[in-house]
Amino acid sequence: MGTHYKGSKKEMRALDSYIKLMRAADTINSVVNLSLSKFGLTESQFNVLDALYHLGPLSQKQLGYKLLKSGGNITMVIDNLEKDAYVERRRGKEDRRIFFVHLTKKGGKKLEGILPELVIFITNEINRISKTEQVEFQRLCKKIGIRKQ
Amino acid sequence: MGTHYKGSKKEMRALDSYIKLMRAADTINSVVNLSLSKFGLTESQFNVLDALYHLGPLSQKQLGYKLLKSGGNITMVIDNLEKDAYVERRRGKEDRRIFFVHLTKKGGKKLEGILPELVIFITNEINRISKTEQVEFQRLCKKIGIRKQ
DNA sequence: AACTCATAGTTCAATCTTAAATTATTTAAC
DNA sequence: GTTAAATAATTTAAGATTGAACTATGAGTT
Repeated sequence: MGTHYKGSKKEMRALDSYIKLMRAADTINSVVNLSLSKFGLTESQFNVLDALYHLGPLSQKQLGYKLLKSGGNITMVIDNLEKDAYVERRRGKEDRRIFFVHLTKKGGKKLEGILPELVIFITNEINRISKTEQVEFQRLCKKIGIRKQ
Repeated sequence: MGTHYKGSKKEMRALDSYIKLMRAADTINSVVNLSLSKFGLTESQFNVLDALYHLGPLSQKQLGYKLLKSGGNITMVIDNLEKDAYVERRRGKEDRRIFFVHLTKKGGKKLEGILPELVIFITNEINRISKTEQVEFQRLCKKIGIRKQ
């Protein structure tokens, strides 16, 4: 959004905060995406692998909720990960509507090969602000980023 | 990215900042996108109209640079906006490789119908933090969100 | 003028993303 | 037990997004 909108002072300030927030997010995302693409993964694929790695097998429904993505989207991302044998679907035994998505050994190794570099890159970007500043930054982001429902 | 990564304290803090930053951006984006979809525009389409509204006619190259999008993407977004007669392409007279994208009257009116509501929504979200907090928030976001070349 | 190199935009293939319609399965009501 | 409603996942259509290959145009060299 352009910075030339003529509104109240309150609105102008809010818009300015919004633009700077988006620019900060874009900056880090571009670094993350560049790194991931070198490893042949998209951001979505990485997020799925990462969620399974840290949380264990999840249903597609649960994945969609965790990652804030639609059901149709999850279906496709899992399809692509399954093609590469990074994950596999296992049908629920009690409830056969559910597919639990499991990280394969290959998927786990893949993630472990990526995480260290990614953490370094993210740390480099974020560390443009000091430890003390990060405490405050996190507090403010937390106030803005409240999960709806 | 999950919060369970075992790294140094410095890395853990940076990851935490990163996650909270992304969550804040996602929260506001979902509000913005919901509002835009009611008006029948995508975020990309809105961003193009907004840029043209505030900056005047731009070449597709310039639009891509401003919005951090690839050439191929701009071609498609402009195609769709042109179908709806919100913008039009005008070939450069001196340099016939260039297409300047102009906002039509219809496109201008469209944007003017959307902006006020969008500003209110964004202001509502951002105003979860106070005026003083926003000053600090902007300063920190600015440190993180530096435009790469 | 012919050749080369650079630039602006388009096209293509792959993936992402959503919302809406559809299918399969489970649960609840009768 | 059969029917109806709810839920999990898939499919589909439209648009977003990228990088790479391609086309057209312009600029510089000889």
